[in-house]
Amino acid sequence: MAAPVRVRMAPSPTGALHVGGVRTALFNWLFARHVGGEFLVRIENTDTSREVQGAVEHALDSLAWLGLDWDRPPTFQLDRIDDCAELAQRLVAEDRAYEDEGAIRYRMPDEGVTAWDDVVKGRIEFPNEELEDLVLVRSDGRPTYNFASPMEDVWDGITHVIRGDDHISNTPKQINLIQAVGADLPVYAHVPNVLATDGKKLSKRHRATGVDELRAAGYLAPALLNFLALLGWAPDGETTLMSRAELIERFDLDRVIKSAAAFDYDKLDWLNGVYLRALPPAEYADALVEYLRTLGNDWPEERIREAAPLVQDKIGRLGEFLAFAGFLFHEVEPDPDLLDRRILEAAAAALEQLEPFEPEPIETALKALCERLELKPRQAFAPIRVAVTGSKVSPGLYESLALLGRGESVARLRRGAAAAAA
RNA sequence: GCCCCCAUCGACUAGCGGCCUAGGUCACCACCCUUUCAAGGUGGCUGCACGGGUUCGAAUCCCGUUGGGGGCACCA
Repeated sequence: MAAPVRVRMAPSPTGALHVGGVRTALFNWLFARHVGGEFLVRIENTDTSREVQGAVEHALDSLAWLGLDWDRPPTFQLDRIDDCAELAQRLVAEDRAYEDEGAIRYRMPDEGVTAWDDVVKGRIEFPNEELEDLVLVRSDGRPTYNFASPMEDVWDGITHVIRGDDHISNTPKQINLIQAVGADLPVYAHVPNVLATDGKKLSKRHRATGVDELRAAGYLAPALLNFLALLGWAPDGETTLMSRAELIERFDLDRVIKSAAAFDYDKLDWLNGVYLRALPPAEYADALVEYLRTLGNDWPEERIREAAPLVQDKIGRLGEFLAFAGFLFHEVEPDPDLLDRRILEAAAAALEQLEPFEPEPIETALKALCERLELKPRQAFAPIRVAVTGSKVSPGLYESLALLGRGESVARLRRGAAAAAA
């Protein structure tokens, strides 16, 4: 009977969780869930000098938000410092390793090749003469990554190592170490990296790359997951929309692409919009309220819920709500050049006594106004929109006016009339 | 410099020797719809990096070139 599948993601606590790292985590998680295996989280913190305060909590929070749940409490590489030291001593006793200026080095083979069959890249071979004697334990006693990582994989019973392909050149070193302790080799799957749209390595210079930033911009976790899954993997040539369940159902390591993929924000925006529009109105309002709260926004919840239907079909990211519907929550400062005294005064007069003050009667009244003024709707509505919303772009005009209320709407129209440049 | 990986439209990809005059999605362009912006509908533009092989036949296999990426740490 084959050992149960167990995979892990192993972030180092040196900063916020990056989309590239999350994509790799996602592949691990999808694979584990697909085959009914376990997904573990291990913090690789052997380099204490680079550790960033709060990075661990931050990373776990991002994973949790995405719904990438782990099956055991996260472990810390540094906790195995004694096990590593003990093992290193054993290797020295066996003369497979030796001391060197206080550090312990492993004797890598000088001849032949170290090879493995990578699930995504195919067979990879490294000439052993390229491998230099690896430092296992630093002179201060801390194990190095290339020693601790493969040993932990052995101790934790990791069956599949799914990681970025920047680790390919580490793999032969780790394979030799694992063989040195007589353990079985895991299956390796080196997935391609995620690049920026310009083909360069993704970094802070290119827009948001941290999961926290994407979340703050108003992307939905399921949309982000869907998008990330498609970066380097596709179930076929047609399917683009997949729920979490479908992703799990269809994910297959064998279909992971070999080449690097660029992170396309336009496509993410489109996909997020699809998810946003597909949400039932009540859930959409919930998501919006929740989003604004995590942002620290204190606009009244009831008002947000009332505004939600006006924007659902219009915005692709929840973050756009602030600019798009902000006029419902605060005063506006319209550009005088875009206002028109005659139209605004007429509009104020037409709406002043309107009863009930609802979208349909408002539409009827404004259309009648257009005829009286002998103007096309697009001409007459422009200054009205600007006066009321402060912008040339807004949710539907009738709905916006109705929600704003007669008093405030008329007041803004009058103020606009007074401020009009011409 | 040495080692390793990669190479289909601007982007993500389908394709695993004939079904490909290369399909889908995003972006882009045009038109339609329309109170703005979106959304939606219709149509369109654009691609197998290059050069050699192998084969009756190559985007698909092999070799080379070029280009991109990663590594060569007491970083991960």
